[in-house]
Amino acid sequence: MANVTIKKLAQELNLSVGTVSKALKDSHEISVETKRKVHDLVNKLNYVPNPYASSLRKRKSRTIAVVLPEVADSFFSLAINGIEAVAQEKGYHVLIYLTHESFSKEENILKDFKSGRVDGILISVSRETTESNHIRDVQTFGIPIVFFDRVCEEVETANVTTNDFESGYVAAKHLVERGCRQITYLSISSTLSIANKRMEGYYKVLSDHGMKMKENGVLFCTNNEADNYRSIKNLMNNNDHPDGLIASVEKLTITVYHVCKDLDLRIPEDVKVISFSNLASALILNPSLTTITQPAFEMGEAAASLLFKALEKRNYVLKDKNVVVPSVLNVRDSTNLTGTHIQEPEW
Amino acid sequence: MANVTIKKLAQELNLSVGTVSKALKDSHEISVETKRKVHDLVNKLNYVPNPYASSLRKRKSRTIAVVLPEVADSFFSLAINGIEAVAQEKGYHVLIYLTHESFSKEENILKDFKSGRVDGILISVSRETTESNHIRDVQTFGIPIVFFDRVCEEVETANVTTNDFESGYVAAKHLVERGCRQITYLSISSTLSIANKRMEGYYKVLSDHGMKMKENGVLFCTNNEADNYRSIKNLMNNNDHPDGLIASVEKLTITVYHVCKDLDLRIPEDVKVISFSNLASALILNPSLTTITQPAFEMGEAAASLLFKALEKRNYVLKDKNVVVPSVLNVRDSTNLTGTHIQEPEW
DNA sequence: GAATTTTACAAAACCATTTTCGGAATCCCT
DNA sequence: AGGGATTCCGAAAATGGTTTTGTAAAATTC
Repeated sequence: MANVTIKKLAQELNLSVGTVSKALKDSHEISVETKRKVHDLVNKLNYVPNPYASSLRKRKSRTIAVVLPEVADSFFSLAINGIEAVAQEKGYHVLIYLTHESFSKEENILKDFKSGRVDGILISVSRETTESNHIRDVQTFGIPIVFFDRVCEEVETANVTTNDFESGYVAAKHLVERGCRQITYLSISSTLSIANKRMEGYYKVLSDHGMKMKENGVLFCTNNEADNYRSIKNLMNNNDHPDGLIASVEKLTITVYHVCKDLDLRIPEDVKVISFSNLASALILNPSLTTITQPAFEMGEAAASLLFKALEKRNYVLKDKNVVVPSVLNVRDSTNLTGTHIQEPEW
Repeated sequence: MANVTIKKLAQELNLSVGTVSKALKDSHEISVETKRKVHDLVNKLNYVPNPYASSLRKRKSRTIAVVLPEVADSFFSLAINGIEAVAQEKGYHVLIYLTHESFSKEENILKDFKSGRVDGILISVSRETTESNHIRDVQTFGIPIVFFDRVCEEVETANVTTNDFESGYVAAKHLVERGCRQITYLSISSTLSIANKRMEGYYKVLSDHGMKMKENGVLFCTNNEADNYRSIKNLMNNNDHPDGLIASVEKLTITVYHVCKDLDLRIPEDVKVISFSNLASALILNPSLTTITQPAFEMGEAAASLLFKALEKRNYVLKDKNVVVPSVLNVRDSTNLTGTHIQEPEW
């Protein structure tokens, strides 16, 4: 199939390329008659404009980048749906990049954006990201950036998060109310703001209730499942094990369930479990899982919407835009008071 | 931050733009001394070449498109990981598009690819897709296409699938061996090859065992959860309900569990359930779920690898490349013989 | 030492589109 | 009728690279 360009259209119609270009954009300086002829030929020859020529000339790519740690998590899956929905509606294209929780990969990916490949960036930083030069660097190129979920506070721009502190507080408080006296918070990172804010909420509950922080009050996990299994098993394989666990991220929940099964620990009788999770299957787990559910789709939508505002209105200031979409607590069997299984009509 | 272009580098160094361009590509006709000076300045000025200028001239975008129904499913989440891993290694960029199971959206998305925006396409067609003109159309533009999972057999190109027929056979056979005599296959589509092949496998088991096909041997579901809940409930709310269910897709499993809970049907005592699923949480469901697990990551990898072969070796023929990555049966409690719960050391 | 090749770079064409500028023809107004 | 505005379009520059062609000087060959 031969490439049909504006030039070919122009030759065929005995018009100049400029005229055809303007006709395609419905410019007022082109007669309706000419526009009609152009459009007829466009349909006949199946002409589709070359986006890269346009991008080059206009210095706009109508493309955004989404940078994620990975899509294994159901949170990011849902967020992608939200982002893509907005982008498709706005006629934008979405480039996706995965850092696999690696800082150097994140650096390399961001570096490329200085090229003008994308008009804007949505990013949820990697677990390893502790400094932000690579991000501020592309920012100086005038490319708007919106953080979602995992933000980087040193960078002055819009953040879309959920109420992490309050959620951590609610999670811990719920466990306390269900009788837990020795709670361990399973963190995924000592640097990620999201993990720390949730942890702060947990700390607040401890101090509010005059519970002193035990040495195993926080367990830092890694991105390696086998390692996490070992450390959680080590935590629980003890007569003095915690009676409440807060999984700060979905993945850890599955490991927790495995450990409990292997150690013959009953949930919720021996240990109550609450998880930050978007698992659709939380309700049909064994036992059903109490969750703090993040509004993943909405956060993706909100982040994309903010970004597009910055792209469409010049001089739109992202800096002080901070959208907080609240998470919700779903109480289920994994934190039930021993012996009293509720049957909620959740469906 | 001012845009630094090749022209700026050239001026600074008193060289021509062509020379700088060649120096950047390590051309043999440029002296080592000049190359060094160019690279020094590149680092100093933080120069990143404009990809669109390059794409325009070279007629290559180093970008591929991934077209998916949605990423709600854990299958597609894992597949994206596989695809992105290969693409990142090859230095390609990945545009992601969601059809949301809509044929017209799929058409619109595909149409844009005639523009040269992408060098190649990975696609898993929507549930509504019954004809393939829109796909063959972009194929005539010389853009290589690889189908994965949900293929379109009328289009002559590479397919990466799992052994759907055999898996359907294995699933049904497993239920028969566990004593099921009245099995219903929950389909997601009457046109999707993947759903039909699995169904064929199921049919084969029926005929092999001299079981005649009941009228409710197959239940066609939709993309609407509430509808599916009603129709599955209707199926099961009957003394003569099936004693075995095959969920052809992950999503339906959760609905099935809900229905059974609401109807007070016990799994596996009253009905055994097997699902095509990649849920990491299958093992900790209530009861744990017997699955046919598709090699999602590997399929994504394989599809991307095939596509890159076609992109890198010209005249590489995709047409007769058919990669079949086998699924595996994971037997768990949801299909257990009544009363004998196994404890598998799966971890 | 003349002819030839090689080296190392410059100049210019090219990719497909957008946009500015200008100009001829037509229309409007008095 | 003449001056100005409007309509409709062409020519050309510009976007930022890549690639082809051209060309001096240096190196090599005979």
